[in-house]
Amino acid sequence: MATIKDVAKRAGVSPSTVSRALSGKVPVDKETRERVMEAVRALNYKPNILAKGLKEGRTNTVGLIVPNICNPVFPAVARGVEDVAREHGFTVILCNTDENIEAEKDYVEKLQKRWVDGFIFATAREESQHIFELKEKGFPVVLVVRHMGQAVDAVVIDNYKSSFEAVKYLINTGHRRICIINGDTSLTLYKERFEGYRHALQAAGLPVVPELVLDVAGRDDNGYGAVTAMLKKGILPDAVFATSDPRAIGAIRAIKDCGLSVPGDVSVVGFDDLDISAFLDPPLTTVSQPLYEMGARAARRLIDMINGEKSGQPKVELVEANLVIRKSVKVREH
Amino acid sequence: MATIKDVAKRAGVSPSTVSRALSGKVPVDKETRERVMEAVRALNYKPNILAKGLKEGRTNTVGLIVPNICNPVFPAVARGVEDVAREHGFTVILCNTDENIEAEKDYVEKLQKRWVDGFIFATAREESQHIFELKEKGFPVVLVVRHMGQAVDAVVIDNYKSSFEAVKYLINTGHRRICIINGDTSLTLYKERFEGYRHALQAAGLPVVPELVLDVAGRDDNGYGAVTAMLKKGILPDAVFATSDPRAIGAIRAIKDCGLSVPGDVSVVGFDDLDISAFLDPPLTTVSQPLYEMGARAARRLIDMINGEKSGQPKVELVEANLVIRKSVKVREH
DNA sequence: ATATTTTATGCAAACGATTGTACAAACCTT
DNA sequence: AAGGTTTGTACAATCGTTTGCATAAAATAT
Repeated sequence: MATIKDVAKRAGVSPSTVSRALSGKVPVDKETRERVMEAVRALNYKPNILAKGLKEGRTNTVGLIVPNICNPVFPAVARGVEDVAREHGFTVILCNTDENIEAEKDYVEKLQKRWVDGFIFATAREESQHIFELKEKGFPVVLVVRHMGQAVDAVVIDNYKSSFEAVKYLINTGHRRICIINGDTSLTLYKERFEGYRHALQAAGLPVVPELVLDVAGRDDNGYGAVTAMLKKGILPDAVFATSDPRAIGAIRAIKDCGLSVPGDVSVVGFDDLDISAFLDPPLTTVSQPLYEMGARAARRLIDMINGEKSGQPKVELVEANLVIRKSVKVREH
Repeated sequence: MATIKDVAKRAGVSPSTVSRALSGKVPVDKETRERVMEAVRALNYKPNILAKGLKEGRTNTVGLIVPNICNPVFPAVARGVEDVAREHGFTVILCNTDENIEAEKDYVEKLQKRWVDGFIFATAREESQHIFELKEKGFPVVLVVRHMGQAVDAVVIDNYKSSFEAVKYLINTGHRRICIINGDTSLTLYKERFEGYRHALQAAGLPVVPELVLDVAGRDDNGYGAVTAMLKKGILPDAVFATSDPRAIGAIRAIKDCGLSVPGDVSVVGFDDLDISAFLDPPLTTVSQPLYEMGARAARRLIDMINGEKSGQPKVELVEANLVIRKSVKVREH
């Protein structure tokens, strides 16, 4: 691999001249510059980013930490992050923690010192102390999808409101026994979605029935088992509000396997609007999160921070989520 | 951020002693080592990987290049790569090209010089000249999922055979008019899957009917449009062999939207076995690729190469894929 | 023509680690 | 007790860049 010295020798100048000719920050004689460029081409020279980063204290690289790469939500966000980063000349390192906080700390530690200029976390939890510390240390950090209070910059949807609207829609279409399949309640996001559910019921004068509240914790558990168990016990909801599309898929499968129809016997509403959700049977009515857009915004925020934009107060940015109505909900008369 | 000098000062030794105490390759007085460790802890010292890489000419980082992060095949592979890499102390940088060869070259260029110690490509095409050049240059390179001839190491399934078996299964279950939804035929993988289809038909004395051969090229096109168009023209197959699960999902939706049933009127076989495929309606009969395993193997191969294992001839490794039979195929009598 | 400013370039130090060489102190040997 | 080992440490060079400072050459001003 050619180094700056090789280029210098070939062009008959010093390394510093080559450096300046390439950076363009300092005037260099036109003819000299051409000789340098010619040598660069001839030797296929590529500046060593390591050395450059070492000197400049900056690598134009950001880390994106996701909890589960196999959940399509995160690839969609990642695409948004990547596109914006590329536009600004940044490279993104995608790290998958599999919800394992130790793995996460490990990644952060590795990437921390000079490797990356900032982080985007899609893994935040209330107790993510290390993220908080990173921020305290002055490291640019932005959260996406999941957030932690108001202390750290974030780009998220209004989970409470979206959930409230979705359940309200079920109520307005005549549903009375609405089951919720909730995710890991130690995540703010699921707490909020549950609150939305609870308040929507409450606002309609409907009770929260414990046997219709299903908690699904495991990383790749889509709730198929929980719904099946409920149905086998003879507990029959008229609708299921799934707090993610994979869980909606699990629920639909479970309902059908019990010989019931969707939405004939039980309506289902999901949350995410994955690429495939429109192609399910029935096409899924679901809360659409603008995942790409969220990733893109998070990236823009992070890059601004890295470029030293005076951030002032951290700000959690709410983006709009909409209920997209397809065919998994049936209007019921009473 | 604390540097090795700060640690040295605090421990009252020289930087070199700190380095040696940490690496453990050279004996250091026990008491000195303890003082060093104590200082390391106190200052929360983390060696600067940039500087280390600069010196050692190695970063313990590998690049994983995927064509479309939103296709669940690649996250599954990525997980395998990541787990093995972590085990060996490597970090993986995941880059998504969105099938854009320019973006890919860009990534490679950026990561090339000293950034990464090797590459895993899931993007290979016959004409991927840059991958070939990288290999020629002595850069460790392994391909996965997609390969290019015998010239570069790869971990793939036997696409021809798997496809042949899947179509043979359809024939054995009484299907005669088998439609294929094929992917981008400039990819070896899809050429092979098509050949498997063709030969299976041929072996059974069945003709290849052009109107039953659907090509779907676009990145996020799941074939819904193509199948709908075919059906609307009154062309009715008794089975669809989709060369990927997303395409199977598109096909099922299209068939149902035309008022037909799966598998009642038309059977469907997919290819991939994604996490959700078992939960579709009907649960999808599909060729199961051991994606995680493929990623893991590719990573192991790459790391061996990086560690200077004499590789000799490049080897393309075939892993087993099996048809998993669920409920999207109906046995037909004639 | 000489003095002054401008422009272009080279030299050398720095970034933060690793490592070969050298040397001092402590231990053995006889 | 003197010579030979062993052991532990420090010094300095090195990796490939960038950049402040110095300087030579060219351009401008007087």
